[in-house]
Amino acid sequence: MTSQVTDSLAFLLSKLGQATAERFAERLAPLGLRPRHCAVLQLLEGAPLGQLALARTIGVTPSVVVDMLDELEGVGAVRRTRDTADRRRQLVELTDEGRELSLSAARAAAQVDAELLSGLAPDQRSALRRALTAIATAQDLLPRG
Amino acid sequence: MTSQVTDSLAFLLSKLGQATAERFAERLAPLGLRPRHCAVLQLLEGAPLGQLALARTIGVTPSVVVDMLDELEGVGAVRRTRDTADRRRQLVELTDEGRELSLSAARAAAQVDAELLSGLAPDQRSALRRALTAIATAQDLLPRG
DNA sequence: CCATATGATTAGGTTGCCGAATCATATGGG
DNA sequence: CCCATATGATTCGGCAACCTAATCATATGG
Repeated sequence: MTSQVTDSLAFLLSKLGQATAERFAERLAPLGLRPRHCAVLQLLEGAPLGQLALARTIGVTPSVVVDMLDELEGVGAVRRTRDTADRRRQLVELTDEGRELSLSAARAAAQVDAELLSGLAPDQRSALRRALTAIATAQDLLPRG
Repeated sequence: MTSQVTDSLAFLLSKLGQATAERFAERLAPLGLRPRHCAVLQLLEGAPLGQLALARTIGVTPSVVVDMLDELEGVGAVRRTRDTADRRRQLVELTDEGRELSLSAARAAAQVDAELLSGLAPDQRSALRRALTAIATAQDLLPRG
C-alpha cells in the first residue's frame, strides 16, 4: 500500500507522452517530418508569419525556428521570402506541398490516435479527451486558446 | 472542420507528457533527483539488482544505467557492490537514504498529481486514470505487469 | 545621421538518450 | 587445462532538441 512514484499520474503521463511522441515520429518519418514541425505547418495554414512570431507562438527560441525552417524548406514545405516592407523580416509561407504534408501529418496523427484508443469504449474515449483537454488548458499548453 | 494535428490525442499527450515531466523534475530537483531516477529507486525497493537487469526492466541501455547510478550514488541513494558469486556483476542496493528519497519522490509525484487534477471532478479523475492505465498497459509501458 | 532596437542567423553548450568498442570475468568444449 | 566465446559494466563518440550569447542586417526615433 505504500504510494509509489510509478503509480502517479505524473509518471504515467510522462511515460505515455514520450512513447506517444516516438510513435508519432515514426509515422511522420516517411513524410520527412518530425513532430516539432507540425505546429509550424499548422500555424502557417492561416497567414504567412515572421520567424519571431512563429517562435513566440509555439514557445521556442528563434534559433530553433531557424533550424526547423531549414528542415521544412528542405522538404519543400515552406518558403522564406524577405518582407519588402521590413527587409529584416523573413515571411514564412506554406507551399502547396506544405499544405499536403500538413494534411498527411494530420492523418498520421489520427492513425496514432486510433491505435491508442483502440482498447477503449467510446464513452471512455470522449471522457479521456475532455479530461486531457481540461488539464492542458488549465496548464496553459494549448496554442490557440 | 479540417482535422488538425494539434487536435489529435497524440499531439496533446506528447505536449502534456513533456510539460508534466518538467514539472515533476522541478519538484524533484531539491531532492537531488530527476524523473528518470525514480523507476530505479522503486525497482530497488524489492531486492538488489544487477545493472543489466535494471537496464532491461526500465527500458534503457546499460550505459544509461551507469550514468544514473553514478548520480544516485552521488546523492547517497544507492550502493554498488561487486557480486562475490559473479565478480563481473555490480549488485545495486538502496541505502536508507535512498529509501527516504524514494518516499519523498512519491510525495512530490502526488503533489504534481494534485495540481494536474485540481480542475477535474472526482469521477473525471478516476475515468482519466483508468483510461490512461488501460492505454499504457496496451502499449506495454508499465514496469510491473 | 547616429544610437538603439529588432529580426534572423551562427556558434557553442547542455541533457538525455543511443550504439560500438573496451575491459574484466565466467563458462563450456576440445 | 586453456582457449573461444559470452556476459556485465564501463567508456567514448554521436545525435536530437533545446538553450544563450554573439553577430549581422535593417529600421526607427531623437
